[in-house]
Amino acid sequence: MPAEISRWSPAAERILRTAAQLIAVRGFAATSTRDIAAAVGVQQPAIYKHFSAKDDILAALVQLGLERPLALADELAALSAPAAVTLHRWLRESLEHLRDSPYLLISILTTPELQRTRFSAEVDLLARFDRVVIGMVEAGQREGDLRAMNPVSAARLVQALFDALALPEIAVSPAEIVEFALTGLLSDPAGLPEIQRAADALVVSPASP
Amino acid sequence: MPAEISRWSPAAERILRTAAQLIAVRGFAATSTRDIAAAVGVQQPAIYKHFSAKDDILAALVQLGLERPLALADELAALSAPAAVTLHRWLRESLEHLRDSPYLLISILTTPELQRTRFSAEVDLLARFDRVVIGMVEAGQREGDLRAMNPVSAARLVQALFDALALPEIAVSPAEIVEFALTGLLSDPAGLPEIQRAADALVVSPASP
DNA sequence: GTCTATATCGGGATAGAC
DNA sequence: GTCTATCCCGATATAGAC
Repeated sequence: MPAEISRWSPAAERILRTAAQLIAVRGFAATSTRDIAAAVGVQQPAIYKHFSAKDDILAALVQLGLERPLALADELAALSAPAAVTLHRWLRESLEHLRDSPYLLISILTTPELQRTRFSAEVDLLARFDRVVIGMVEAGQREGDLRAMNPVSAARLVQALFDALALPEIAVSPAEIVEFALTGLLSDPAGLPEIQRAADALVVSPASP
Repeated sequence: MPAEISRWSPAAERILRTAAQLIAVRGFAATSTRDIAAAVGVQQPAIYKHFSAKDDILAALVQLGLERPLALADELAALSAPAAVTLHRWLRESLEHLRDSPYLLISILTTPELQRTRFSAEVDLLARFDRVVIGMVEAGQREGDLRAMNPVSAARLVQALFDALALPEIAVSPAEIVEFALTGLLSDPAGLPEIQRAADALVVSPASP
């Protein structure tokens, strides 16, 4: 399942980028379709030629944010590298994906509006995301590289760190987040440099343009 | 500045508790005053006898969430214990405060709606909260207990971990969060048990009923 | 595919009786 | 201090011309 940016027309993409910026600051409910249209430079009904409902914009943003990390997890799992190494690489690339996507911020992926039934498909994606992290932590613990702790708690803590990327200024870099996360997870934090080298050496398909 | 729950009438307190539950799940904008009133068991205008605007409810919740941690930070600063010890105690009690307050969840304290100018006083409280964490990290680094890293990044990472307390199920305990945070911050994670004992031994005024 | 005009609805807030 | 009734506004979404 590729599912990349190119599936959107240039006009739809401009709407998505603009909407994401506004939503990240004000929240989804507080961002009106008029706000989005004004920021794009069109009248409000023009939005509806590209998205048949405001909710569809949020759904598209969540999908754009999660599909790359989920696909990357599948790819990394096939490499059968140590789980701690896989986790390191996956974290770094997932964080970079969110940082570099001008229309994506973690706050959008975790906004409470997603609880509504309209967004059950997107909640499913978030659940898959959760399982990916839990699975990597469990594997790393079995292999002995990650210290013993509740793997569900560990996965929650790692995911919570994604929020450090958030607005206003993106002060925390992906590298800092990965370092902090793995320092908290590893049985022997002194082994981090070696794990990082191995993670950087893994070969996966490149991120989309 | 005590500023405790008792400043609210029982009816107002029921509104706050109910509103917080709904807001935590659906978000502030998606929670109507009718929703809150229905959950409380009254008609919608009855809310306005206790709060003159819906925004006042959110402001009250933010204040209830932050005042205890801010007051505790002042108290701990006066003890002149090592900063790593102070940070440990402050983190644990602040997390427990949020966990135990039935109407408080970190997602409410970080909702994007707070960006509106109406909530500048509450944003100021959040900024003080931020400075408290940064200050403790910087002091701990000067004293050598915390490892060298950008203190602003470190503070962001620690605050991001607060989100691990969030809904749906509160799977991550304050103790787990504190352990993870300090493991990531300490120069020598092996010293954590000793710091924890010292933190537990600090004497501060008890949390409110 | 963008415009103007507009239908429709839900939500915040107020008035005034009890 | 809670009720019913209501005002008013802003927001989503649609209709139809260009």
